[in-house]
Amino acid sequence: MATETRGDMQAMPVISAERMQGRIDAIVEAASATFSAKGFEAASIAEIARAAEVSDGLIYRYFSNKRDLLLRVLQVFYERVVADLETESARGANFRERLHHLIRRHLTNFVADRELCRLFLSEVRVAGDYKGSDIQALNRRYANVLKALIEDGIARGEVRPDVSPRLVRDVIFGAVEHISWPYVTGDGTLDVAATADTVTALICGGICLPANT
Amino acid sequence: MATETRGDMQAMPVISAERMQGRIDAIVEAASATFSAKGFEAASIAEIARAAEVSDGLIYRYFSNKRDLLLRVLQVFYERVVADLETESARGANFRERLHHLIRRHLTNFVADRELCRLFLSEVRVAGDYKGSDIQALNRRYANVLKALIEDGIARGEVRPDVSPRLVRDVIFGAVEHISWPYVTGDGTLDVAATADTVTALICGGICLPANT
Amino acid sequence: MATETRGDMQAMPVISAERMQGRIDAIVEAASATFSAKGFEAASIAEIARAAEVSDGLIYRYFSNKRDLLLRVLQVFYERVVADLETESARGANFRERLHHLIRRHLTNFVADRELCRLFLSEVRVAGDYKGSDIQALNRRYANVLKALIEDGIARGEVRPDVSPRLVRDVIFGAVEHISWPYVTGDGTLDVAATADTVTALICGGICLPANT
Amino acid sequence: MATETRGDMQAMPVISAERMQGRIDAIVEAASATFSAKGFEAASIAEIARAAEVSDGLIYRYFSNKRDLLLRVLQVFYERVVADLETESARGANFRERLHHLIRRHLTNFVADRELCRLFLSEVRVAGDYKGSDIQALNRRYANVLKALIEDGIARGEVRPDVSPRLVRDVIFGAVEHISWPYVTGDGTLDVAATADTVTALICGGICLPANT
DNA sequence: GATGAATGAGGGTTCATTCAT
DNA sequence: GATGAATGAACCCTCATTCAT
Repeated sequence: MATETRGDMQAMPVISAERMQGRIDAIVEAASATFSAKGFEAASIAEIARAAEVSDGLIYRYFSNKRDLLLRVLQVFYERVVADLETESARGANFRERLHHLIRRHLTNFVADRELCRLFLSEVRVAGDYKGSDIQALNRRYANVLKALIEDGIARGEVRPDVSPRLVRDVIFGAVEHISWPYVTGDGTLDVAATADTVTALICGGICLPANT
Repeated sequence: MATETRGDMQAMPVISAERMQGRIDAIVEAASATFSAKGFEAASIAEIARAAEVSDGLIYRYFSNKRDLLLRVLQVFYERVVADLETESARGANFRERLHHLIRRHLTNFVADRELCRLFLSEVRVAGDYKGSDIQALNRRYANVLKALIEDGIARGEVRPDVSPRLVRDVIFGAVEHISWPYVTGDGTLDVAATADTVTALICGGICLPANT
Repeated sequence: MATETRGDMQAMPVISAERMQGRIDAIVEAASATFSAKGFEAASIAEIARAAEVSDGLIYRYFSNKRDLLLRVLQVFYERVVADLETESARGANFRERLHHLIRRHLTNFVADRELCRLFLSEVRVAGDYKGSDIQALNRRYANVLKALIEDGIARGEVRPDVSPRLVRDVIFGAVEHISWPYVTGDGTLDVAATADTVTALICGGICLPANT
Repeated sequence: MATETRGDMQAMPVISAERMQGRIDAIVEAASATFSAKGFEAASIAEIARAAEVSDGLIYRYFSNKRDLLLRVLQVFYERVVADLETESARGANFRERLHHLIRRHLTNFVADRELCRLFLSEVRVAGDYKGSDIQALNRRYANVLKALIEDGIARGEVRPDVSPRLVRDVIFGAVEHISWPYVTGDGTLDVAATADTVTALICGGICLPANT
């Protein structure tokens, strides 16, 4: 609407490239907000288009269908989160510290983007088209950071050699999701620090007293 | 409009209670099968009515809407499963055995009714109307069995007194769900015995070698 | 709209059967008029529903889709026309009279239902779903009346034994369609009697003078 | 909006006439192929533009709309065919030979360009915008070749003076179309020589044995 | 002259729910 | 009590056409 002419910059032949990206971003952002607020089914393309100040049809130039738009929204989110985790994963003096750091980071993601997390958990991971999707690939990359950490812990002699990294990964992610779910859903709060501490402790040391191990 | 009184109005035996219950059961069963097979959205009332050999309209005499029908389907399922768990929970000589037994039982439920589990996880627990529903109450009862077990473990001196029963509950349920999800979704198999063993071991003893605990 | 209660008749269990047929007829009639007036593409289901004083959705209870509705409109028409032709085909003292009668009848159909004829010629026979349709079967039955007439003419020694009935059938129907098309399209008039005479004469005697045959 | 005058405006060689014609030809050719392959509705401007290696917008510089493009495609085709027929029409020693030649030629056109013939018969001649179009004028020219032949036959005393050239024209074209339609639609084959023989014989001599003429 | 991004109207179809019979 | 015919709102997606660049 506001037809503001950019007078700066040399006249690149691709003025539209920026504009185009701007449109795409606007659509993704609008979709992100709308899907988050109303869920996938309840959100309409028309609504998203209006929010992005774009025509309905334009959405279909950049996204092949409504579902694809949802997936792309989450892909953008997931890419950011995965990159973060992969960068940060090596921090900590020993296994336990690194594990603690990773769990904390994971919890932080839930707090920072709870709407998108809910969207992912309730509309995508649960759906039939998740298997084989790009999102699943990202999810696997995300999970592999933890798996690698555990393997490294085993190699360093800090983790029992008989534990299955895959199992531990499932336990941790499952646990964190379960713990965070009420918060993600809009109920209560999530104490990241305390949760990270207790989960780390449980994973590392178990719950039984020595005699019962 | 036609204010003609039908003379053929017999004493109205009013359908027998059993027959009525039979209809309800048939509807719930048909809905269970249809929702399981096609998911909530894709299943239509007409389809369920046909499967139950009942008219579309009759469903609305017993269930207030399609969503309510789904909830009731899962309620019936959950009631059975909760009763089982509550009955079985006390078995085992000590905490660890009882925990193992409970985890195993939990996993068995996923294997025995994976379609209904998927339905619950992907269509109900994730939805907005879950909070405050009867299903959630059942879920809580189910979860409390585990919480009680842990509290008992603490009381008996088998479990560290500082662990949060709520946390452990979340970790275990989250873990089992995460581990079972691929199977529930139709991929691969689930080795109940082995999974119960490893999860129990992890929860009880943690993953770190003594020096790193 | 007018909720008129039929007080007459014994309370048949199927009062709705008439009503239902009435609805179907109304839809077919409305569709017939709308398709004729605007063509298949340009006619909308909403428009037809309005004309039939019926909801959009009801059309889909009786017809599986818009195309099916068009086909059924023409089927009803064609069934009537075929029945007529089959009944009437035997009239006439000899082959030539019978042929003349049939051609005349055929032309009469174009005059009596030119809108439906145009619909058939321009929207159905020309389309990809015509082959193998019920309409095509009716068309064949219609055409076979003529073919049978010619075969009979051959058997009676009135028609040259070497002519292909199929060819003659194509020539006659093709000719009549071509001749009638401008009229069907809304241009000019069609002199049934004169056309029947000249076409019959041409088919029977050819156009060349004896020396050039 | 940006009222900045571009200084790089060279003398504008204005695209050369040949290049322009090349573009037009490419578009017509691409449209011809696409319309033939998928029909008018199913073919999209974008698709045609891609096939012609031209932008969508450019098509609208040379053709006022999609329909116009279709008409021009068929016009190009028809012009070629008409020219052929007009050139060839005089061949043959007598009326019958010339008629035979013309019918054969007409049939040959169906065989040589059946896709375009189908396009013409199913998408153009049948449509509302046919009347008064350039295509119709070409069609008339095409038809007049036959009409003229018949008039000449009458003048030479080879054709009965009482036959209507217009009628004969309709009969022949209608017949050939009807006979060719299955082939044009993709079913079966068309034996040009045999068909030309039998149609010519029928038109010249009729089908009845002498006594019944 | 050429591009292709942007528009936006348009319509077939589904299906939960109701209510006259 | 039971039926199932009827409703009608709601929405994704396509694509001819335009016009700023």
